[in-house]
Amino acid sequence: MVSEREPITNRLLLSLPPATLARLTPEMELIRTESGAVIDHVNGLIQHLYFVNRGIISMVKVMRDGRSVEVGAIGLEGITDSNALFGVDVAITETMVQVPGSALKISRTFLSRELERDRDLRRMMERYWRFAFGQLAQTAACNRLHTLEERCCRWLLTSHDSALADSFPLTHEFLATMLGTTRSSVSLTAKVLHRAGYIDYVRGIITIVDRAGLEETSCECYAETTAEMNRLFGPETQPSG
Amino acid sequence: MVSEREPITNRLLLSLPPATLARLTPEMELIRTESGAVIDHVNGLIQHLYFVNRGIISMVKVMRDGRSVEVGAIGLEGITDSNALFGVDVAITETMVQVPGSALKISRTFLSRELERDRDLRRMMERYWRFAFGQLAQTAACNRLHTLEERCCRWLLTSHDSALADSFPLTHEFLATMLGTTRSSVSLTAKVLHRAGYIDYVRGIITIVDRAGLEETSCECYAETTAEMNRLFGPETQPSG
DNA sequence: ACGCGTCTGTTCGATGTCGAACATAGCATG
DNA sequence: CATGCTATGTTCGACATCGAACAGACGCGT
Repeated sequence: MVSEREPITNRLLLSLPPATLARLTPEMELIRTESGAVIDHVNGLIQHLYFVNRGIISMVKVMRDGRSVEVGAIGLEGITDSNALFGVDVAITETMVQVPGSALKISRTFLSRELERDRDLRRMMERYWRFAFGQLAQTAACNRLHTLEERCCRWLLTSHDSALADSFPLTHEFLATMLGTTRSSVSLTAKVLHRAGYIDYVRGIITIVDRAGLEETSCECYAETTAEMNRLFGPETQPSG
Repeated sequence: MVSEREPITNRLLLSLPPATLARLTPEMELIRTESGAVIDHVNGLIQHLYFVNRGIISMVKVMRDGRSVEVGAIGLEGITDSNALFGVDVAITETMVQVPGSALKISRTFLSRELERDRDLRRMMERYWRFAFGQLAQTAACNRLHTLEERCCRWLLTSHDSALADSFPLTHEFLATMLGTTRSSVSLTAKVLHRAGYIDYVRGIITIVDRAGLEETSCECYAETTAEMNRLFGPETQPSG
């Protein structure tokens, strides 16, 4: 049951035929996603999946020594733990809120059953799986080949797209976790971007000042991912474009 | 049509019910995979998929500046460009032979059609998609957080598993492409591993001398990936174990 | 207002990796 | 068996990132 009122903006849901969407709607619950909240733990059982409706939810890989990196960002075009629909319900990554917002919660087993018998729903999920694959591959290469500055810009741009405002809460510490680096390295890079006039920041609040500057400094991965997204889900909804 | 005789060792095919396998067999052609050969190009159309029967085929991401990294390795448990079954037939990565061997070639459209109507076949593919997702995520994190030495050991172990011999052809240059680094860095690392007594190498031929040593020096990713593989495909066939 | 704990931002020496140049071995060709 | 070509392996200075310690700002309870 959708307990609060909020228009559906998730692109996967919007792409469904009315009949299919109507069958899912009564089974979904709208929830708020709070900044930094962990939605699912590695190796935990996945009971529910979440269509992102506002904000961003991240897939974060945590290594044995405790260090971590983001390996994928799920925005309005996606759903959490989509691979839990492949017959195994154990989570591969931590799933945590990167940019707060809202999401539509749905039972994994229900969605799984619907998927088995609804071809349109399957088409929709396949399109997203394809996107997720591509994004993972891009990030795997990006993490190896691109500098911290480039990746930092990429990350800020992606967040900005979903934040719906030029200022949003973001600590260096959190960015370090996402970029798989240390707080001190993030601070160094942030200073460079600040001096270049691209961003401002004070005590956990960052402000995007010059988006074009970030785009120039970012690696190609931001443009690649955006292009692929538009190719698969249509060029609508570029929130801050 | 299978033109040569060679027993099927691909784990995906072996896991199929006899009836399903019998339907696929006449549509598959056994081919040799030559070292370094490019099977599919980025952005190229995927006409055929290849079940790996011997050796390893790599997914390599090439960036705009020409640098590259491996983002996934496909062994006996897998099939190339599996995401091309998600409705889009454009390749996300370069697909190239890492360890020479053989593969069973099958038409993408044929496999796609079979998938739509054969539940067992779909189960099989889903299991592999799940594995591929996990491996991509692991590699994305590994590329960021682990040292060249650790990743080099991981890579050598994976190759060794599929090479079916302690010596196999491998140049520093090729390793650099795979690990997303420079030839000089690979040479440095190789020297360290050689002095530790783990490997020998001369003019493009590498020999694994002390596997246990490599396992100790490798990052956790080798063990993680192996464990996940055994969990999903059974602990059989550890070729060099 | 004070002290305390926590969160945030900065500095600096140590180090892994880069990248360009150099050095060497094998191979084909006449 | 000279010659040049290509593939392979090594060296070294430059530089981005690490990591540990230091410095500063805010919130909260009393």
